[in-house]
Amino acid sequence: MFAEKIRQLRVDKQLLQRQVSAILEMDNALYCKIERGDRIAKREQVIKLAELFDADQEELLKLWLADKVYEIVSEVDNANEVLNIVAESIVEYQKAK
Amino acid sequence: MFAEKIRQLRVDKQLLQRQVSAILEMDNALYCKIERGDRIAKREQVIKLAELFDADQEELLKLWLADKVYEIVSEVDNANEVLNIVAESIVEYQKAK
DNA sequence: TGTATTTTTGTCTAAAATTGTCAAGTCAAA
DNA sequence: TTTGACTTGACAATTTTAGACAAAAATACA
Repeated sequence: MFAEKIRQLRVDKQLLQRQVSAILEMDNALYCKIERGDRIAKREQVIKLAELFDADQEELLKLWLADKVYEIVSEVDNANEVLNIVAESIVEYQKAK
Repeated sequence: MFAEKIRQLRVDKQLLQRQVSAILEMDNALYCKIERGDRIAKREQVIKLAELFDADQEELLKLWLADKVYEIVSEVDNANEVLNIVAESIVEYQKAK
């Protein structure tokens, strides 16, 4: 999700991985892995990428978080139930405010 | 979520933390932290707890996973959108099967 | 009250997980 | 076949976490 998105953004901007990683001051190979979903970017890096690509930061962060959540729930077959529990507990929390 | 649940189960069984941690072969203090939500249990420990308390293993694992997901999405205010993204990507995946 | 027991907290270390680096690899285009 | 972009795997560095221990706080209860 996040991975495909940043690749798409990069290609749209006609930038090379080398250029992106230079700007973000990270190793070429590391950026490559992030773009392929082998590695998870740090929050800070996500923000920098959004800036660099003139993309919606919120949107990109959502994809990034979605990846992390997916990693947790994908191991189970009733993933949706887990998501529902979380959704409800968020509602609870907001009520409490 | 998970924390309150295991506390409730333990109290219902009229067991002391000391007794539970002895059976699970873990430090007293560590179990205390898990029961208070300061620490996250390992999957294996969740399973043992379910057995010890005669509780539904699946159900307990769901709560445990829900906690982990909650930790990730709670940092953002549009958490539900993130959950929706994940839910959809799970649907996608199941289609692909 | 005072004493015993249970629970909680803080801190430290070892282990595990993650991140980043480097060198060598593939592949496509020129 | 050389060049540049991308990819991969193995390793080192760093960060995070689990668990151990001691001591404090809370609770029970004679």
